[in-house]
Amino acid sequence: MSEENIKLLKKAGLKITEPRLTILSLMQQNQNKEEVTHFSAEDIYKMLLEKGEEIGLATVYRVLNQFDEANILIRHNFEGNKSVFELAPEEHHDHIICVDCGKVFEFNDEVIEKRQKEISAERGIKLKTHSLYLYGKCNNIDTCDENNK
Amino acid sequence: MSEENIKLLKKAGLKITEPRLTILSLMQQNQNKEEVTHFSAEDIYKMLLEKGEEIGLATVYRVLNQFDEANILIRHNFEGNKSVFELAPEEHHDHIICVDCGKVFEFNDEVIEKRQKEISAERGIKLKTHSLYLYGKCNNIDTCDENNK
DNA sequence: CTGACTGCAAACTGTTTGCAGTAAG
DNA sequence: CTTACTGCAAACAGTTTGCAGTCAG
Repeated sequence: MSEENIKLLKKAGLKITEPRLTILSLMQQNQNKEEVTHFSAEDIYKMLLEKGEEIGLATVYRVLNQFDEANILIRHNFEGNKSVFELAPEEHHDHIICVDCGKVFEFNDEVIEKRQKEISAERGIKLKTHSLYLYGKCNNIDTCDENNK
Repeated sequence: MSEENIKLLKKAGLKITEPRLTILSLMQQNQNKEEVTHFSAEDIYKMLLEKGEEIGLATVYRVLNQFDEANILIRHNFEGNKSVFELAPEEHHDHIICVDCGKVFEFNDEVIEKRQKEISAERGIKLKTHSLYLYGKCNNIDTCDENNK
């Protein structure tokens, strides 16, 4: 699997370095595992520390920015001040964020996607990207149940 | 009109002070005038300075936060790091932001609103709010024409 | 009067940058 | 070799907070 990551970095014109490979595989690990898949720079930095990796916070930021530009991952600005990142998915999706427990759900809706294009076109705007975040309270039993009564 | 603003503040449990009235009317002035209606704290602070008002930046932030909590205005996190504020509109609307000139367009679409509710309901999530931002290139002749060729 | 409010400066958080050393190609 | 990359510390931007004085109710 590391082979593919090396290809990814090369395609982005980036040298193959340990921090980049480490961060990349770290984000891939939690994929497809019902795990959290959205991380802040700080999150990633801490995970690296726990693994005993010697990677500076500045490097984490630099790598994340490079990955963002190379479309290897996507930057989100949920409510709050900091950016969170997720691996660029095969297919676009939008997000539902639980305001109580912070859990992130994903969805993709054809109807909404279509309307967005129509609305932009009507106004003569060339749609580049969009961000749609729904904020609500989920029914996570552990953390959110009280709030749903 | 100041009468109504006083009512607004009272309803929010806030004392009637000059900074609050000034900031409130400042944001109202540019409304319904094809003018920019989305301001950062810094924007507002500068406009106040230009008017010769003696209001500290910290106060601007405090007032904006109080107004946000009182639903007098709405905070947005467009791309980038800072918050921008607009007066809470009568009817909800979403935004299109031009990535070249920064102009903000507003729209409201029943189809999208409806789908959002359905999607949340399907997942057992109580939808509180949402943010939908479309980013694209507008056809503003002054600043954006080159980019649309 | 009294607590809410204000301005100022200092503190904080998230992020970027300058620099000198290190390593990939 | 040469240039991109890294870690560190310092710098930054946006925002919040502690404090002493002021003002609305």
